Amino acid sequence: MPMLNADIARQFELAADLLEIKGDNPFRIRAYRNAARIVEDLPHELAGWVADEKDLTELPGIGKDLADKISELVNTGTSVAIDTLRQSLPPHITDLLTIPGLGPKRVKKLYAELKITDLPSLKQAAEAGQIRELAGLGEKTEKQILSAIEAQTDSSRRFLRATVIPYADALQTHLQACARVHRVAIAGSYRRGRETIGDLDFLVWADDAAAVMEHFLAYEDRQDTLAHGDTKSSMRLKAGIQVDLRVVPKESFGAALHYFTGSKAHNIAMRKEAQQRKWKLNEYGLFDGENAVAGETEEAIFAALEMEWIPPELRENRGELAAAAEHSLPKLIELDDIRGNLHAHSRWSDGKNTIEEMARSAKEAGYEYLAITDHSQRLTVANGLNESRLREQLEEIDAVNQQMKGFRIFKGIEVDILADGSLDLPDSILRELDVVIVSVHSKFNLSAQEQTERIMRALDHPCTTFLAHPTGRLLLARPPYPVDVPRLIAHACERGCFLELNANPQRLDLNESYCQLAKEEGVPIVINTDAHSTHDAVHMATGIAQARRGWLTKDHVVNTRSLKAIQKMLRDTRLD
DNA sequence: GCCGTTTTCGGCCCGACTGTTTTCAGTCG
Repeated sequence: MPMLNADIARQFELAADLLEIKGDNPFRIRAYRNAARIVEDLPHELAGWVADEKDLTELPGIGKDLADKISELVNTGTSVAIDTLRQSLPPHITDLLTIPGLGPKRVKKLYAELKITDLPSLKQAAEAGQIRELAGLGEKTEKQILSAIEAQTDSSRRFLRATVIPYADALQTHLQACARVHRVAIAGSYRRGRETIGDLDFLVWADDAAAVMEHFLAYEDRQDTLAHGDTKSSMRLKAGIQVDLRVVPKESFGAALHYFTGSKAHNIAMRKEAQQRKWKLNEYGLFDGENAVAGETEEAIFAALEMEWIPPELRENRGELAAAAEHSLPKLIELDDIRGNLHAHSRWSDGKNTIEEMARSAKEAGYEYLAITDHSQRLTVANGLNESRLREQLEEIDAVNQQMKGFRIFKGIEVDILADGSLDLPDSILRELDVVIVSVHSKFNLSAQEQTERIMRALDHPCTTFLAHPTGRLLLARPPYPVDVPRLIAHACERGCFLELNANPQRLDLNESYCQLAKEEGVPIVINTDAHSTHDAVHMATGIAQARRGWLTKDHVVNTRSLKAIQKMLRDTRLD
């Protein structure tokens, strides 16, 4: 099993946790955590870089030491230094850090004084009332630890962005109903458009913070209160989602919005920018000594630092500060740029609506075209189409097209890629279609090389238009199958076909790093809902958020084109 | 452990809340 970036990142996180418990230099610990994040985000596998003897220290945050550790991990599967560190402490001690309220100092104390080495021994000690006896800890902390252990699966939970949206909307309405509230914003990873959300961060501009807190905590869907201070409160909703609220005065609203939108890495980089000017940036504003330079709006803060306003989706410290300083940020794609959808299902396979219903719904949404792309015969569980049923379907599409003015239904198929990379329908019928989507729905357990070559063969088929959901992942449920996506991107570029960004909230496949790589390599992306009913049209917004995080502009996205332009693009993907 | 228009040393983001130790450390974001 090769060492993946995710494995390297996990090793660095582990090293950081262990060093923290040992009380090591906090900046050294931060360097490990920073490196873990950098490595995790890379679109290229570092194992390949090591094999090619590329200079790893060119990566930001990776110096000689960490570069050597990466090479060692890739070449030997292990790092002597990290292993030594691991052996100096009990094997499961870092599990204790997952308990809210337990940080490195307390874990160290629990281990030193009570020989607590893992979650079971922590639970035992808490139940025996031993923890309250320690200096600096008390009865309340002990109870908090016990309830956290019991709720552990819940507290570490993340939610799909799409799952959280209705809860966020409802709570926003609740806050706006408070007479003391002047303005409400949702910040955090939600505003950055991340695919999953850990908690919701609400920000309110109001003069009477206490009244707003009271109103906030009186919310009917509140399960329990986690914190309640002068300007900050925190609760858990019955749905399990944690919500934090911060109340700030008008003059700090922009600074607070920026601060609580994050990400952490972006904030640190921004504060450094401020520091270089001998200024200070915090959630109250941008300050020159005692004097506020900016704070009421985000725009003013960026402007004071001689930067363009950075869209929240880009705030991950992946080059956006430099681009903003050069005024070269991309003009990110917007939902209104989308003019059609090239991946949708009907009742002919596993969809819920007829072709006409799907088409009328798309037209009402302002689209100019829709591709009906039902499953192919191999996918029997989805009632996949064989050649003769597909021919019948094409007649129905012709009929509906004749009735609909100013709208075009494209004839398509989502054809299964078979084990050997060939397609699940004969060429004779594929040649009659406008859109041929190739998809993996089986054989997820091939090696990365086998899977990659299988898919590349499917891309080589002369009728292929694009590859759907390229990695097959289901967020929070199923990891991607092993596949070399950069190689697929390079191959799609050579072949002249597209890759899909599947907008289904559980897929969002391609991820943002691969979107960015596809953009750099010049491979067009098509953002599709993969709708199985008319209700799924809303998913386009989730896909757009992901595309924006991948730095995509209107030009990189196929289905921002007019009907006429896209017809040419579809023809150009054909090799026959 | 990283980094450099303060460049090979000496910095490294900053503030709120909680519980408990009555003046603050630890945790969190």
